[in-house]
Amino acid sequence: MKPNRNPDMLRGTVELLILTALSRGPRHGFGIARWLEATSGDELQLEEGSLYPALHRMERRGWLEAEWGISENKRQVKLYRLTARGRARLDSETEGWTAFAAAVGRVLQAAQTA
Amino acid sequence: MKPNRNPDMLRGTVELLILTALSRGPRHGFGIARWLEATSGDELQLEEGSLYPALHRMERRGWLEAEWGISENKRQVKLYRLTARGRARLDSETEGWTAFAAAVGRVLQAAQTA
DNA sequence: GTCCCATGCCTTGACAGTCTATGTGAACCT
DNA sequence: AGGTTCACATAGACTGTCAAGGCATGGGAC
Repeated sequence: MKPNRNPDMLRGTVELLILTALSRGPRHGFGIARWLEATSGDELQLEEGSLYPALHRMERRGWLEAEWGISENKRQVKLYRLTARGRARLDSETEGWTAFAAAVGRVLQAAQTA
Repeated sequence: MKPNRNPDMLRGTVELLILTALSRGPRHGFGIARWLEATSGDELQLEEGSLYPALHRMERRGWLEAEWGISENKRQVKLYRLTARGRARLDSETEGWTAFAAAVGRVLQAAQTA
């Protein structure tokens, strides 16, 4: 498991990533982390000390709802699902990220050509 | 001046942005901020309370060198220039950003198609 | 049967960096 | 003379990441 190159970059993206992970159906905390690692090619690593607090505050804000269940491994898991507000938030966060990434791209580009 | 949509996203990118701003020659603090706003289309806003501490720690780390001078407006300015280590750091930060942005892109993409 | 590991949840304390707000001073315009 | 912009700087509040630890259970090795 390669460590995050720049931990600070996650700051500001964690919630977008979690919302995205839940956009296709409920998952539990560990599952979210696993899925992110897998689909990002081990580039994005969500530590538990960031993951669980994030899930809790997102639930507090009404973006997520939680419910206890049983996993395929017969273990107790807390399943999170997006609320309507969470889905709206996902949209705006996605847009925010896109704009931000584009802006950084413009800056990098400008320095090369100018 | 539109405010930053997500201040936390800057975290982890500030140093890359500053290094980039200096890659084509020396600039002073205010000039860096202005240039970033301009080339990003007002998307990236570096507050002074973030800018100056960042410049100082980057100087401490040997990425930048500073020197007092006079601006076109005849005002005292502190001109920053990249050191060799700073230029190397710019390369690795650029690569780090590219990898990170690509990873986030993969995650967003995966959620849409899957 | 017992040991260990992977799964799965959670919390704590240290730490770092951004923001808002405030302060200073000089040049320029009216 | 007074206000505005440029330009540097710092302090305190706040927030969120990380490393490290704790707890519990299921399954496989032996």
